Amino acid sequence: MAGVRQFDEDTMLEDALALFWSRGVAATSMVDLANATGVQRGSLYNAYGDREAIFLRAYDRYAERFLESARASLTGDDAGHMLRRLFDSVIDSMFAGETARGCLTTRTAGDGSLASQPIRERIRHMLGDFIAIVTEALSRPGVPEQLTLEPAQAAELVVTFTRGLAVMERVYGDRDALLRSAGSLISAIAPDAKRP
Amino acid sequence: MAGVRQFDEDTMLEDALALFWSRGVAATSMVDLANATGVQRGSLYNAYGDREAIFLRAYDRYAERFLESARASLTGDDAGHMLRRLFDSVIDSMFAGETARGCLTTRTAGDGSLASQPIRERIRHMLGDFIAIVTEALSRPGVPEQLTLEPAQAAELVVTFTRGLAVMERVYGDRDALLRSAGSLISAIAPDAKRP
DNA sequence: GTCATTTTTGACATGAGTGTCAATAACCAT
DNA sequence: ATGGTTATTGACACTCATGTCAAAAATGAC
Repeated sequence: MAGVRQFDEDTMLEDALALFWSRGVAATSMVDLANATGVQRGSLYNAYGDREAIFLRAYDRYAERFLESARASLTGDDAGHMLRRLFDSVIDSMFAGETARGCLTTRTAGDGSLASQPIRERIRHMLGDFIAIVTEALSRPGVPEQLTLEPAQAAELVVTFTRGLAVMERVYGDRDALLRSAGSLISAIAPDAKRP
Repeated sequence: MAGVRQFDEDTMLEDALALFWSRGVAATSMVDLANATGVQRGSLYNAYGDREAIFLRAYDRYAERFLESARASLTGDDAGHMLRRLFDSVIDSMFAGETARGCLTTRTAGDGSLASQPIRERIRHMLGDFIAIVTEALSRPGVPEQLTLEPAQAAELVVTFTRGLAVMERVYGDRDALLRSAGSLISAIAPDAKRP
């Protein structure tokens, strides 16, 4: 095994993720990636084949963190608290970067990138996991009684709604408005939740 | 006024709208537009200046129809019926074409096209109108009592949720799933609505 | 130390899209 | 019908991005 990779794959993927996230997949070229990561275009082609392969690896990191942070916010057995923490975390993630970056999943879905089967698969997989995580949390003993919907339906509603929030973030970029909307949804599905 | 336009602006914009809607703005080039409309590229540049100008005109038609159809579905004073008809109409619109085209507003928002100020303006305007229309309907005498939220909050929730549905359409293309999700939202905000 | 292997690098060929322009054609008003 | 105005058309120049390749450089294995 000679001729060793000169760049650190980890930092390169981290830079790539940051770029994809802030610019959108479709608008990010190999030249952009080369500039942002400091790795030559040719090296990227040699190592990964094409842009999509790089994106998929970057997206895997994104999805893993996103889901992990969702899981982390869904502790306990108080529906209102769980949902509030979940939405806070999702909305925080949209505004975390230097420039508001929104939700990478939603951006990619609206991007035209779904034309690629592998990308579509990843996104479906990630959303499926997301729904499963929320469903599990809302199914815990004592929680369904706090809800106006069955846990599975509520979870699908919540996840679909987060997609809507992501779109609204793109259009208005107004964090407080998103928090208010999320609050409305929480009141509607967990009516006894204490207001924040 | 001599040298008269050889193409019919109305049919040309109609064709352009169909193309933008089915392919997405960002993925539609002037060459595509020329092919789809039968109008030469040069003529389009001469008549409109650039692609964005054509899009804005096509989008105006789209928005007008979308809002008109929303208005039409929000008659009466039964919250459940109104919302069900509204969501049916929104979802129908996504699946109306030969190929499912989703929601042009949401696609454009996820497209990178928001970088253009005029496009962003139009989309904000259209969503603002949409929220206003729903708010008016939910504020009619007798309706607020049927809701678990204030009319304005419910309207914002509904509109944000339609954006989420549009994203889910892109990802899964499953019409029935969208209808089910919409049903869940309706039960959560208008609990006494009869099930369909 | 030499070899074999792999990466790096810069260059090249290609294709797609944009925007402009001059020449040509069409047409209305007078 | 003639002139002035506007639209059409095809060509051109330019930019940007992709993907490939051969030469050069680097390094672990022997």
